[in-house]
Amino acid sequence: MANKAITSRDVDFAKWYTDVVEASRLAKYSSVKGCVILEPNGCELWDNIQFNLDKLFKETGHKNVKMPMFIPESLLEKEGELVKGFAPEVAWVTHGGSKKLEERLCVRPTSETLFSDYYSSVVRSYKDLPLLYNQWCSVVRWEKETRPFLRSREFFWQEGHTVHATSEDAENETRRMLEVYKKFFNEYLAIPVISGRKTEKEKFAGAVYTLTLEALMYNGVCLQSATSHYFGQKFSKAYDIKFLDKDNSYQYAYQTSWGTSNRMIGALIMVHGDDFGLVLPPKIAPTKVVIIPIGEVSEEVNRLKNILSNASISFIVDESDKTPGFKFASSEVNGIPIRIVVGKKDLDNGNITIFRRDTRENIVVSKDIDIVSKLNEIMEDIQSNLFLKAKKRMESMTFEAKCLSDFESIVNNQPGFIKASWCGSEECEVKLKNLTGIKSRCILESEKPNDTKCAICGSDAKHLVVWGIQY
RNA sequence: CGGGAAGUGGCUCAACUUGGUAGAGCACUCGGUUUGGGACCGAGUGGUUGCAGGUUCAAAUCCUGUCUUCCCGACCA
Repeated sequence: MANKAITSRDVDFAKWYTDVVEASRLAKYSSVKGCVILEPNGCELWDNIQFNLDKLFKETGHKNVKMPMFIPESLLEKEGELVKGFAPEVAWVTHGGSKKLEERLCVRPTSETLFSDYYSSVVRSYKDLPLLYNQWCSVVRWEKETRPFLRSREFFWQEGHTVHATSEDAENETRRMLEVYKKFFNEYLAIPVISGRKTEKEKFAGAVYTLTLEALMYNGVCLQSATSHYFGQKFSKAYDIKFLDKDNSYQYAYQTSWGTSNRMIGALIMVHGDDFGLVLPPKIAPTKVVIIPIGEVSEEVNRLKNILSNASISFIVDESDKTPGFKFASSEVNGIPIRIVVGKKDLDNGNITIFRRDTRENIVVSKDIDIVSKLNEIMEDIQSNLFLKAKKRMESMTFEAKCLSDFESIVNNQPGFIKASWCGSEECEVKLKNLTGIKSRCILESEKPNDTKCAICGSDAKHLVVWGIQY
């Protein structure tokens, strides 16, 4: 179960990452290239993420649906830009049983086409709108290079798809859902993010514009963490989603889509994890507390079990025949926020020991204190501590570039978020990427350029852009 | 898809250069002793060496092909 050798994250970050994935038993490579098996630890974590994020969707009036996993080729092709964007990485089904299909089916890489086709058949009147639907599913993209949780051929995600009567409503939805994601990242995953708009080059194929959340990993590499797209009428015109408006005229509807994936698990690992393994924020950890008994202490363990059960704090008791040291290490590699050690040594003094995973501190307390409020207090502290630590690091890794050589020296020294003014031309993006590997992350809409000139070409600046190296 | 590295019990590796019928540590099982930071002693289980083909009396070892994984690029959530 537990693994002694997790590579230090400062020695080899990529190796550390895969070591943590394996040692914490989140996922295991399967016999299908690019597809991992979510083991119980990983599945519980994903279920818990899903449960909490879904609650936020419900609170904002969304309903869940399940679409088919196959898309007929002709349906996929109706919207040209989307096809162009996804065609190279689509998996095709050509046979049903031994029979060759008359029209091949693509395994969904994303479901705009299916939703749009469906919407065209159900939207009749402005009174039907808006339709605010979401689905939790897996999608397939035939990636060439794969890494657990960050890039796999099949991945789990959610995709919201909405239809609105006016552009204003749809644009509000696009922004609103980005805020929902932001709340989830900040308050549940304890991951700080920057938000902004994707450049034309980086936006979703088929979108009018794409809003994005970008998170910064421990090693300074950026991770696109959630996106929210405004489609205008692009899909409604391609898929004929029309409704009869108040004035008895036909109008094409306005649409959005928004999504985030099991990449969030990768982000949790790379933002909070350390050389001892995973570190999970209490709000998202499936198991909040592990109780480790040492010696014959079943009376006290039973007492604690009752207290935690009554308080609905999810916990496990490690009653395996391993040594205490082994249990300590394995509870840490799994990222369990709190551990309670119950042993004779403490009990003789009327105490138990509480250990918090984030700071790795042992806190000896009397067993007679109000244990539930103590645990809740510590969990809240861990939650905010993780966020603040990550935020501080993000701030310390946010740099400014005024010219091309600034970019180069930043990336060679310590990569991170790089703020720089940009003229708005795609040539500059391409040039920067070819020279340094840096890509635009997002345009900061609320901030003015930090320089009047584009840091890449020197002509007049239009936007302040965050740049970085991405996963 | 280009460039590099590697595939030998569950894991890490040895044997390969010089072909002769696979070995260690960890893990696992059983018994015992232990228990406050990844325990100890003893006895066991487990491999047609990624797969396919070729050379040979004989292949983990040599040759060809193929698949997979990892790293670096290109592409992407």
